[in-house]
Amino acid sequence: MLDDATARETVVAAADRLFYARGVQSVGMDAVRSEAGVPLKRIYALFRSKEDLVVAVLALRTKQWADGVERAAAGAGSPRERILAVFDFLDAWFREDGFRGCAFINSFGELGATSPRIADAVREHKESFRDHLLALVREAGLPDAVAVQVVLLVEGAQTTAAITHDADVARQARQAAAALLDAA
Amino acid sequence: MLDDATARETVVAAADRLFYARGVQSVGMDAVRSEAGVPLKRIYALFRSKEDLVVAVLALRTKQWADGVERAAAGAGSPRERILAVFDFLDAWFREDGFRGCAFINSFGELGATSPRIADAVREHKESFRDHLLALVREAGLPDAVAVQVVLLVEGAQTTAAITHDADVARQARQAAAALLDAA
DNA sequence: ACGGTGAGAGAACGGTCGTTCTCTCGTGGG
DNA sequence: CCCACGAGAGAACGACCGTTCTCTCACCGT
Repeated sequence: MLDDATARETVVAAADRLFYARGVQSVGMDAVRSEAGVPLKRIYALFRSKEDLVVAVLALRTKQWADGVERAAAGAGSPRERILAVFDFLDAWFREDGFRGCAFINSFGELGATSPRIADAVREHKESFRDHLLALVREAGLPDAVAVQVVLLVEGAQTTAAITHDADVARQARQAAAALLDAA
Repeated sequence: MLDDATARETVVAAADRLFYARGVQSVGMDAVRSEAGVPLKRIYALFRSKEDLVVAVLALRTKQWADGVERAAAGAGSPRERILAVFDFLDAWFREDGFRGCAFINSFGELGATSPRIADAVREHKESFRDHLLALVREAGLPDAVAVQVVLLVEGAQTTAAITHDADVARQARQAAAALLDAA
């Protein structure tokens, strides 16, 4: 038998794939079971409910997002370049097969009204990203307001790319962000 | 008995309220029936399926969005002011009770992967708004690229306002848009 | 070698969904 | 006055959901 930690990871990764591709409510727990290859009994020993599993999936996505943003920023020198590197990260992501927008925005739209725990998880994720950007903006010696402006471009790029299937919006968002940084 | 046209309007308006507040899949057809006060049999005579009803709801929202944008622009003089008026429209909307983000983005995240018709309706709505903005941008004598930049701010403002419950992002998005118009 | 522990597979359960059907009853024409 | 029509209310239906339970069997210490 797999130990609890790796079983958890397997289930969360499988659920993430399915939830992201089809939406949460369109995926039954039987499908998660099949995708993960972990018995339903075990899944319910690891997660009290489907809602718990969704929260765990969002926690995974939060870590992946933070890692991706950090890795993209690694090659950049100035704070300004580290801010703009976020859009290079988006660019690569938008081009991935099966890109379907921001999992947090999608989950919020689907379940935010009925599940406070999921709504909170989404809010915390977005707040932590805004805080990260705020730190970079301050490092760059720019006014705080710029951070929110960049956040708006990042969010807008994600939803627009998802709906239009046009990965080029990442480049356009980057140019807009650069213009806003220059203007500030 | 209500004639077909008004019965249709009643059902679509009721479904819109419920779907927007709770998400589509969280609302059963019985709830639509209660909210509208129209018998289930009648609803299924007017709409072939729940999916048809969702498409009709999105069509209503498309018209309301176009009307709202046009009304906000009515008081503005220059093309530039008509572009920025979109954000005043957003500001008022974000402050409404029960604001829960863009119904199109929410529906797309929830059902876009499983219902091509809904995905198409969302895409068409977003494209028509981008085209509208593109026309204004050209009237203002600005490069086409600015239209997409403004679209990104509009989309970003909607999702961010929904998640953070902070209506002030409309003002911040307006300032960012003004800066981008100036820079172009 | 063997009995017990616990894991896996999937059936079962109660509930809800979208959709259709049945039954009742008010109404309008002859 | 009566009958046929159609509309309304809600039961019924089959499918599927999240969650739990049952049964089987492989594996372990002694």
